[in-house]
Amino acid sequence: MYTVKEVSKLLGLTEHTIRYYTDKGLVPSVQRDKNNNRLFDEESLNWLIGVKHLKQCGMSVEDIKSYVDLCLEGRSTIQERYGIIMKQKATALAQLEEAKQRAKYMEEKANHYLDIINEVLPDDTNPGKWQKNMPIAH
Amino acid sequence: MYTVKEVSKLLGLTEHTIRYYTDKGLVPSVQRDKNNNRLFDEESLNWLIGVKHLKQCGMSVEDIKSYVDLCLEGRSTIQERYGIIMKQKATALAQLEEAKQRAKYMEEKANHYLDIINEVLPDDTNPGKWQKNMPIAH
DNA sequence: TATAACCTTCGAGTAACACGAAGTCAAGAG
DNA sequence: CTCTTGACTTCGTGTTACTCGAAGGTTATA
Repeated sequence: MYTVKEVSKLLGLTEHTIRYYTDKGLVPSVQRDKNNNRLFDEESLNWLIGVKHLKQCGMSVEDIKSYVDLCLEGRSTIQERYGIIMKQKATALAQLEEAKQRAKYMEEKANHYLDIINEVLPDDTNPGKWQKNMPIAH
Repeated sequence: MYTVKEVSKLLGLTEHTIRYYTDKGLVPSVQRDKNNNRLFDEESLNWLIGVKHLKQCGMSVEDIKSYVDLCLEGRSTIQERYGIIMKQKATALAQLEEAKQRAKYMEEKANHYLDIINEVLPDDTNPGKWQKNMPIAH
């Protein structure tokens, strides 16, 4: 059983965010101890991991709540839930492509700065100084 | 030269966001036509692409503004700018790893749903029905 | 017994848009 | 020549998802 603080360290979410999610009903299986403190078992932890992934896919808290409610309704909602997951899976794959591009861009940018620092190129990263026929640095 | 609408389509940002960024000074090279409409040339477009990437790395609008101001100051700030870019590059690489994990998770989740729909497994994605000794589905 | 180290709820504040109203301007239709 | 369409403008409010801090309860250690 994990406290909010422990879950925070395990998942890399702030304690505030974890309380916010549980209060919104995104982790229906979370329990309380005799002092009213939130207690997460393995199941709650796994649910929260799922919530975290769905959130990072771009789903709103409200939409995740709807999904969780569908889960609580049982088998009859499986097709609908599958549709939601398929959509978020597509989003995740698109995000992966974007992340690759972003990493590549930042790497090139860093190398470009190195070139400037080594005086191989003039400082054309300054937008105010850019002139026609100069290579574009951004 | 591109209008706000064209830039919106090119970069996948909303027109609102583009105006917001230019108003905040994140694209210093953007011009206006005789009717006061924002006009983007190649340079402005490239700057906005850079801003978009920095934003997606998790930088705040305020911090990006500081970075842009450093750029406008010229060569003397190169080392500082290089430091910022190196940090964001590290972030981008970490994000790439997370995106991979997320895509993998969503793929497994989708396959799991397929198994349930094909009645290979019971519906143990329902947190309210989870029991000890049952396999964890999330 | 007090001091710290946890946890709680609650309410206000913030970042980054998102949206809509109200107005300007240029081009094409009748 | 007026009218409508459509894209742009500014400005001000609304929304989401936190984020922070205050005020207070409980338990372990000194």
